[in-house]
Amino acid sequence: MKASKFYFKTRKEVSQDEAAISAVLLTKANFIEKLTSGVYNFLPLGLRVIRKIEQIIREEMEAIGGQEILMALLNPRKNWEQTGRWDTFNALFKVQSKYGSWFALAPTHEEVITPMVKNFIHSYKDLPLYLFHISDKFRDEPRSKSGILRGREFIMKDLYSFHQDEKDLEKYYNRVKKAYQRIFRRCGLNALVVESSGGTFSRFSHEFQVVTPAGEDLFYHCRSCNLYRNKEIIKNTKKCPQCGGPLKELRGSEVGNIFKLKDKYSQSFDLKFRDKNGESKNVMMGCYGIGISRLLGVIVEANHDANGIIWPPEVAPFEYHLMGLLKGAKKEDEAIKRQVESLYEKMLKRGIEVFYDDRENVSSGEKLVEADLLGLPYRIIISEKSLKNHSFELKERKSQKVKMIKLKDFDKIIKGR
RNA sequence: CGGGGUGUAGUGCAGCGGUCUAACACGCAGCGUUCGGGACGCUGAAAUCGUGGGUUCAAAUCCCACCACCCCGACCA
Repeated sequence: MKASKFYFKTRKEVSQDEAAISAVLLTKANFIEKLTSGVYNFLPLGLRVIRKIEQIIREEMEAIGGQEILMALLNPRKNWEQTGRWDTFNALFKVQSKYGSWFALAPTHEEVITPMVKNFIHSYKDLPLYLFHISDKFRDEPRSKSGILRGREFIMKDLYSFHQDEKDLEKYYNRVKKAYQRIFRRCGLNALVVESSGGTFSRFSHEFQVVTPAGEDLFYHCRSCNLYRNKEIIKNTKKCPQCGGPLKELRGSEVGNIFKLKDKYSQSFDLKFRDKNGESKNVMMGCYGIGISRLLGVIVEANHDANGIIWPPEVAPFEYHLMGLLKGAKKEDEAIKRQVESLYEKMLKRGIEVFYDDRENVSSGEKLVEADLLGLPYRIIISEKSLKNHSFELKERKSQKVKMIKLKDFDKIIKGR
């Protein structure tokens, strides 16, 4: 991609109102743009990262048998009344058609998927079943905050599993837990698995927490027995409930959660199956969420420095940032431009994701500063200096380490992902 | 939903009853010089001061209402 044609304009300043560093950097670097409180537009750079995260999630969901579906966001009131959540779900967005009927904007999808699979699940032979869905979610938050970390409209992946019995649910629950750890690792995050309260329908559930000062959740860690547990379920204690050791309080942002729903929603919608003995039983369910747009923010919270973002390679919008630094002397500049163009063409041909800053009216200093702000993993520079040595400069964003590499070795070194 | 705060060119902000014909910086347009860490000079365009009402000889500035945004708390499948 050539920068001169690309929809992005970085900003030097953002409102001092914005407290979350992820929102500041993503706005300055033009990945996202706020429409209104808790509602954001994703610009080309931001969307590329979202797509990368989604791709990782798709791969890991499919690896544990998940099949992707896309459910409707406009939900009839009836479904939400059937579970009682039309009145009890605090953050439910309700909209009325001008012809009178009411709808919910989906904040989660149990109310849609459970009646949906009734048309599929009749027998134990139809189980287990794993379906996942990636789309926007709506929650009428009383207070959205921290930019993209807690919004009223956000992107989420949810996976729903259907089982014959609790034992099978338990088994799959643990597989999902492992898949989630792989997902977050691939996103460049160290996500801690924290025991949490499952609300009214499950005694235990787990959330995946990334430690950051911008997070909203408090949880405890016991060093001696390695317990992680949400503060919500440990009341008035400074000692580990498991081994008596001292507890350390941590603050984090919840990037994912997994719940054993058991038969709560099967009961509401009368989702049953015949077992081997011809007996009718409730289907056991699990649900598993990942906040994708929140992940975008948390990745930045966890990966930045004073100059900007430092994208973990697998989720970077592009892998390479390519530029030529002009000298002002016509002859040399022509040579530099020719060399950069040829590298760009070569990288494109080989399918390498490269962001080429070909803008002619932008100074070298500005290009360099912007490169750090955007935070692509590697920067390739051609300059008068490098050309004299028949070389190019390769710099890693994360370590700031620079290598001069001979142009003839380009193909050996630059391989793409 | 309680408490606190803020709304002024595209962006970030100054001004807080008369000196406002609303300042500064960034950005934008034009011309020229630049080009290894957000270059410089000159010229120029761009604001019915969030909305509505009120007080006053006079309102961006004071008062009331509404709207929007931010922060703390409550809330958070």
